[in-house]
Amino acid sequence: MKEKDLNELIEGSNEEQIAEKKLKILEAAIKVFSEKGFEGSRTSEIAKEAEVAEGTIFKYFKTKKDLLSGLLIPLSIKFLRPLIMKSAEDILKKDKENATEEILKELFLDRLSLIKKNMPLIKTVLVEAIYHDELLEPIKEQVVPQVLQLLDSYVDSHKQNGDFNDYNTRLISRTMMSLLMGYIVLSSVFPEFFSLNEDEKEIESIVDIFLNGVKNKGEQI
Amino acid sequence: MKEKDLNELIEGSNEEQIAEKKLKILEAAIKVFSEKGFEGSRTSEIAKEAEVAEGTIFKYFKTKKDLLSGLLIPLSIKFLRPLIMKSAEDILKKDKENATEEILKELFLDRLSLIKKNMPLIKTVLVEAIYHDELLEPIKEQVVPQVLQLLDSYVDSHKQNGDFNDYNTRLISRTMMSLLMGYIVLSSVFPEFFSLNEDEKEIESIVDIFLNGVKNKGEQI
Amino acid sequence: MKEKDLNELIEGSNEEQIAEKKLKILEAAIKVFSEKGFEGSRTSEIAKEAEVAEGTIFKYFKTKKDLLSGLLIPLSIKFLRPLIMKSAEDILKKDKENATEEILKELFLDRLSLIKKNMPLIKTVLVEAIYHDELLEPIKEQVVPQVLQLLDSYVDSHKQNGDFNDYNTRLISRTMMSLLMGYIVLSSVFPEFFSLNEDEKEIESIVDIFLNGVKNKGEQI
Amino acid sequence: MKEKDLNELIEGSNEEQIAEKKLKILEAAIKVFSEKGFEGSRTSEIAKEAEVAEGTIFKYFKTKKDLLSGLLIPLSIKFLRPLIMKSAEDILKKDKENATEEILKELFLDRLSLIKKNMPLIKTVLVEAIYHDELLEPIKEQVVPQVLQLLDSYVDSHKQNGDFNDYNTRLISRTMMSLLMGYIVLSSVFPEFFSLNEDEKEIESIVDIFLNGVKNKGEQI
DNA sequence: TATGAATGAGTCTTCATTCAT
DNA sequence: CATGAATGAAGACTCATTCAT
Repeated sequence: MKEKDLNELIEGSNEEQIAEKKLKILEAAIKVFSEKGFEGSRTSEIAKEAEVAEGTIFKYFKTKKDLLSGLLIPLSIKFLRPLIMKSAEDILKKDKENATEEILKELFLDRLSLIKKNMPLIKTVLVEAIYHDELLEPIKEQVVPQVLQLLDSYVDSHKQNGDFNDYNTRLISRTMMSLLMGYIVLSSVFPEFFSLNEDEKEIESIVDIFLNGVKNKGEQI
Repeated sequence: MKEKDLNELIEGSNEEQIAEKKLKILEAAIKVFSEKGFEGSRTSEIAKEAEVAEGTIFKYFKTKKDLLSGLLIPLSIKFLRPLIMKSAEDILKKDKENATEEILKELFLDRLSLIKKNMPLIKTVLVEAIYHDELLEPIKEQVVPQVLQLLDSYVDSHKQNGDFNDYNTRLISRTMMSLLMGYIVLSSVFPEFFSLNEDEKEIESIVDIFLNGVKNKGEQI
Repeated sequence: MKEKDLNELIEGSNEEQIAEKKLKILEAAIKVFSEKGFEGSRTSEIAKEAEVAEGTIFKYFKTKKDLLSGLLIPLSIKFLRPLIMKSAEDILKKDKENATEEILKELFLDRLSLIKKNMPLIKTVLVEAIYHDELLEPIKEQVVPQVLQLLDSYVDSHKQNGDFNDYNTRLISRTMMSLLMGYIVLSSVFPEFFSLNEDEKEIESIVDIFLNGVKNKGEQI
Repeated sequence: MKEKDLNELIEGSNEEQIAEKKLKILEAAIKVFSEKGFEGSRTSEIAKEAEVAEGTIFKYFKTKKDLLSGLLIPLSIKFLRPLIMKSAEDILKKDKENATEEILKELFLDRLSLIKKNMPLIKTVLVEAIYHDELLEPIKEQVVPQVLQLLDSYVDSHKQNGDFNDYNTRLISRTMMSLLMGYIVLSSVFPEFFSLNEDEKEIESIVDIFLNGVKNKGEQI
């Protein structure tokens, strides 16, 4: 019941609504794929995880491969949509009132929690995209442009009002992505080496370096 | 013969010496694993690539999984060793003579070419480490510490001579790694979005931002 | 309604009455079985062909196998009954009035059209009888005796009035069956080799050879 | 050893030689297919029958379907080749010395024993050809023309020397095939109805009717 | 030592059959 | 009665691994 309502709420229409069981199977697939990889996963395990019979999977997805491609839909629903909808407004609005540091920190923290919340899904799709070109295409056509549109426009507006130096816009956007991705990957894969503080402090430091660099300017006076 | 001698030379000891055929198999494994992933690879294909019979693989490696673990040895030979040997001296030596920008650019470019040259190996080991904890361990014990020792000492010396601000050393090292990794990953996976210039110029920009940040200080007025 | 009445009329009793839907399913089964063979047929396809839900099939037939056995009933209704009813009287009646050639031609043509009209049903039952003994039994008990009774009695009467040589009756009946079956099978499976003329002319030739043989008696001189 | 020699003998060359194990699998397939039909057969059963592992089947035949197509080769080797080689000479040679009755009887008996010896193979290929067009094609292109060439030429020569009436050659050939096929099918499927005598006597009767017809001519005098 | 034919456990996938609605 | 979603047993096929040569 609750699940259904939630689903409708997110979707806003019955058209796109995904059958309850189909959703359960996809969620199980995300879990298992993210733990074992696509080729290392067994449809039998996905079925058990989804609490359906193995045959049921193939009622909804013609092949195991289709299960993987099917993850692209939840990816855009669960990750991409909130990414765009919330940010477009929020960031630009607050932008004028607060200091750049604050805005960036909030932006990074927000993205961080969004990514962490959808980690298994994102991880699976990205890793498998390495080996399955069909997955990479939609990412190139949907995900990356969406993210870049957001970042680029943010960067551009700051270049225009003189906050940012006149670097290539895309270079700045890429730097932001690198810093966030790098932090996430390194601190989660090698926490003993790279998890220095709680997320908030870390993000603050990252933003600081991003804005001011590591070079000591003070002594030049 | 020649191969063997070379091998011995590199190794410096007979103990670690890898049989000619074993090496060929490992190289084939790197190629195939990097293209299809570990689970997606077939020992038959590796055998064909290595120009040996399928059975021969199992003379050198008890199981397919052992092939993967076996990659850790070439990883340290082909990637790690040059990483340390060359850099430790060179960089620190030149450090005093040249400007920080130059040194960093050279360091980044050097690492970049080293990584690119060993991409299939690195890619395979890192991706598979996600799913096979046995792989992650040696990386945590060998690779990361080696890399960090190099970076940290570099960063520390610059903090001491006042070139770098007083950020946490590891934070700076992580930032360097993030920027380089981010560049490599993004520009190779999504070249149409992130390959802005040839490597040298890109690295220059990255170093510039790393040192000075993107914020316009107004001091230029 | 109309269908039901007709059905009752044909059957002459309620006992044997076949439900409308059951009939539709059986007809669909005949079609699909005759195209793909029993094992090669899918209950899902039969259901679609019969325009019922897949589950409905199993309301009328406990198993798929029962569907095949169920075909024996239409076989006797659609093929056997007309075979006997019409022929028994007609042929023997006309027998005295017309030349043997004419009678045989008519008989063969009649059987030919009856077989052709029920080809899918006959083909299915006969082919599957090869692999399912349960099907062969009713054929041995019902179909063959019926056909033989008709043929044998025809042959016997001709032997008695001196038209036919004194071959074993069953041998003559078998020859008639062989000639008709052979023509049907060969000309339908390999039309490019064996379809020489329209059916009527073919049957005429067959009857001619059946009666006179291929040997040149020299009497024509 | 013996098997191998025999094989070589039959083939006459190493080129066409079929691997011992491949032959064993094909023979098992013939047996199982002829008992259960193609779709009703299990590769596991064929493997057990052939005394090989299930996987071995797929080393020699990519798919189960290929096993069926593979039967066409033994068909031509075991059935077709002897059919042609022996007959072409033998029959035409003896033809001049003996009475037509004798020749035909011998021919029919010879074909009969050849067919009976290869019954499972012939049965399988013919029955499955109904549902698999790929099988029918080679039969139309190889088998039927070969058989017809033999029969037609026999018939033609008898028409020319005045032994046979001037029926269409193909009609006579078809009649011969119908009579033989009809006898084989009817007497083996329904022996209780159609197995009147031992084969030799049966064939004699069939030849007699084929040549002279069933009509009583004597009384016309 | 190296081979590659053979193995058979394990996989994805199908499909007859069931059963809650 | 009729439905069709769900089931899960069973099938074709794959592939790491073995072993006689």
